[in-house]
Amino acid sequence: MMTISSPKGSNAERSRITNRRAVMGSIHSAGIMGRAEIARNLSLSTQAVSNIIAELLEDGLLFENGTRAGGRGLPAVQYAVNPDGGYAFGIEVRPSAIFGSLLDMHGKPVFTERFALKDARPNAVMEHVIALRDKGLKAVSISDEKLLGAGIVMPGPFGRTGLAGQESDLPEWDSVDPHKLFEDALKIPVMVSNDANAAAMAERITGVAQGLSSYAYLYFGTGLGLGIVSQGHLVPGAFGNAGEIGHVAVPIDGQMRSLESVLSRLSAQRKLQGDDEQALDFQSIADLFAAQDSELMEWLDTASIALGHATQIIENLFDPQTIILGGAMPSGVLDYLVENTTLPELTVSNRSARSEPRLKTGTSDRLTATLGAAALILNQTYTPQFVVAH
Amino acid sequence: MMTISSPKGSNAERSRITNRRAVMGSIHSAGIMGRAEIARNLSLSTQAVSNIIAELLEDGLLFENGTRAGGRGLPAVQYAVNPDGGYAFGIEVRPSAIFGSLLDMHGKPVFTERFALKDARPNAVMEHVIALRDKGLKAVSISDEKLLGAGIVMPGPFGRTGLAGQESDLPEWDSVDPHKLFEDALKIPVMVSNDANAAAMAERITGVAQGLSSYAYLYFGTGLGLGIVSQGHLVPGAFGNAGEIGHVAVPIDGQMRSLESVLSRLSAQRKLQGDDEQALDFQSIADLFAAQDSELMEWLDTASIALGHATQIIENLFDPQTIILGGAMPSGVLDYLVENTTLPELTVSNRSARSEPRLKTGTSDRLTATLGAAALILNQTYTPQFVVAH
DNA sequence: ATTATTACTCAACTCACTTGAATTATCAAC
DNA sequence: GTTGATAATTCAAGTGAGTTGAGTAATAAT
Repeated sequence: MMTISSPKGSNAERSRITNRRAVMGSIHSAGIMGRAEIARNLSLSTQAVSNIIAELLEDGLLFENGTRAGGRGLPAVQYAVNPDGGYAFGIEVRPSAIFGSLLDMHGKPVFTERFALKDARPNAVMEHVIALRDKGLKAVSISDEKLLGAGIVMPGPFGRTGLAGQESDLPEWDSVDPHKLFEDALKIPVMVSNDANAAAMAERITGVAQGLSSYAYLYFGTGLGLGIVSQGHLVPGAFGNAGEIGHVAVPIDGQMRSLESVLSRLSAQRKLQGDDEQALDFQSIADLFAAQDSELMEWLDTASIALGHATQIIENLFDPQTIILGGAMPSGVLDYLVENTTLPELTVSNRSARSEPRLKTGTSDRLTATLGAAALILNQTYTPQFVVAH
Repeated sequence: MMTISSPKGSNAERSRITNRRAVMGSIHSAGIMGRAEIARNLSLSTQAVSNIIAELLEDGLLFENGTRAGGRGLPAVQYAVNPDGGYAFGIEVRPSAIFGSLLDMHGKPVFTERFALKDARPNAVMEHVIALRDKGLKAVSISDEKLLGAGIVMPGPFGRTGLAGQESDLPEWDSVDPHKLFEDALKIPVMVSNDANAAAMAERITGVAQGLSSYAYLYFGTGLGLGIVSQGHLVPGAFGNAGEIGHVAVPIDGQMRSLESVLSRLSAQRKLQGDDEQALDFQSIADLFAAQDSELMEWLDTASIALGHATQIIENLFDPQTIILGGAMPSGVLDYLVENTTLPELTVSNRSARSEPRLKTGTSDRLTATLGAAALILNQTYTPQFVVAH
């Protein structure tokens, strides 16, 4: 979904917003930085950066962090992001539960909570979301002016698509505009996205994608999603449904199967339990992996072949710096996949001069998407918005 | 390759550049437009737009185009893009020839030329490129101040990759930076890209992608390439090699084959002539298609199955508004593929409410990429640059 | 101690956009 | 026809935010 802003010209006010974000982004990614250094980095005058930093200090988003000599002249006063300067609210809506999180400016979770849902219709969800927000703010003693915005993760695909039976895991959400609904209810900036995109952003704010600008993120939820980041920005697709890689078919044992049917938590459950519908959770899989359970290892062999095919497709289509594996799958499993997957040779990424591995393990956590939801907002405060053409 | 600009803050001067491009872009896509209308479109004041338009008139990029009543108040003075206001130079470098083109501001080719290459090393190429430029400018009587920039299309993949034997169809280009080389030689802004990306941009400027912001373009060169446009901007990949879809494997008659081996001009040639190395050109294929040659029709059947698989992958990964087929393949063949391909059901694009078809024929021309090279430059003058993060 | 170097500030300046009032041309209503 | 509403445009003044250049301060190198 990912709000598509209409094209805008630039004026002084919008320039300042852009520059504030650019300054915050520079400091965030460097850790600490001096004014002159930032000015050079952004091709702005030091005076301009000085003014912006004064404003950001005033707003509590930055603080002074000593000086650094090292070179010749006057030692530069260093600045760092104040973790307590603002907070991002992340919400993940699933059919049977809502997850909420609050991240500080460093992307550190300061509050997380799960809320069982009996009624997943819009009004009921909205009520719980507001309750979650209030509870979170109270629990950590944050005043609501410090809330920068809310990121919402909802099950894609958005709108009615050809994925039969998957139009909407959430009842009565088909006809509403989630972005507007949440923004009206919460009265703060809102971004709506799917789990994989959100998780990809989380990795960019705090995880292994820091410093990367073009990468792909394979997200293990119940199924399998792909977050695509190009030049620091998500590739959302025309209708917000880019990255539905789970439905791509790959050859497994001579027949074409969807990636999701062999490379997802659900597929592992099926393999391990037959059609037993009882959910096999994160921890059970972790335990089985620790025990080197033979059925799980068999599943891993097949999954690894599928991952090889997925890698070939992703690399040839995106030429990313790296592909990150993460989500609700135990880290041992992710590591195993990264280590044991035979990488395809015929791709543009198979080059000798690489600074990043082709596959890499990211965050392993059941809450990856929930935290990612909040990361969407943090990313926004660290990244100048990009101009949407026509 | 696609020059990756370093992150920049915004100031008055850069705002003006952005706004000039936004104004040009609005008028270009609407055909004719009045000042107040543009101002609303871009969320700028009419006064600002007035000033910008005065400047653009001065520069000869726009002209007045009557007034439009229609509504109530004062009829708006309309403006249109002056086709003669500037020209874009497009160059396509292939191992055995260079193609040059000049496009006017409407994207209409006013000059095209082919130049056989005996020596494709950098210095020799550069010499011919300069000769081509001078010849073109002279042929159409254009002063060189009117040259807005040069777009260069070169065979990807860029840099050394794992695609054995394909590192570089061009001798001695491995170690040079084409962008710098061309910019130093031509002394105008330069953009370097691969054929598919360039062709995708051509379609956006003059072709069937006008008004689209997120789409994919399947380009038939010798092989098969994919241009990806997201929110009006190309997705170049980390090293400029995104879109190498030709190397993705799909199941054909029970075995995995690269898309390129069944869906490309080269594959058609192989089918039609065995291993006979004589080039089967555009026209011969058009003739065979007109005659409904049985071997060609057989090839088309296979190609169409491959296209179905490609569609499934592209749609699920990008969720584009549409997929355009174009390039150096006769239009009859393209149309046949569009009409006879069984579209995959399991994709996010298989939705009932669509304004665009899922597959669509684009420009069929041997020079698509050459014209696209120039379109890269036109696109730049019609689209505010996007902020590259970190 | 002196000098080069770099960071930073102050004050003046400039650019480009916004605002509000005045002007003009058209359509619609009487 | 005259009158009034409507919308585009311009003019002039105002404002926000960046740049520039001179001057000051703190450090390293000589």
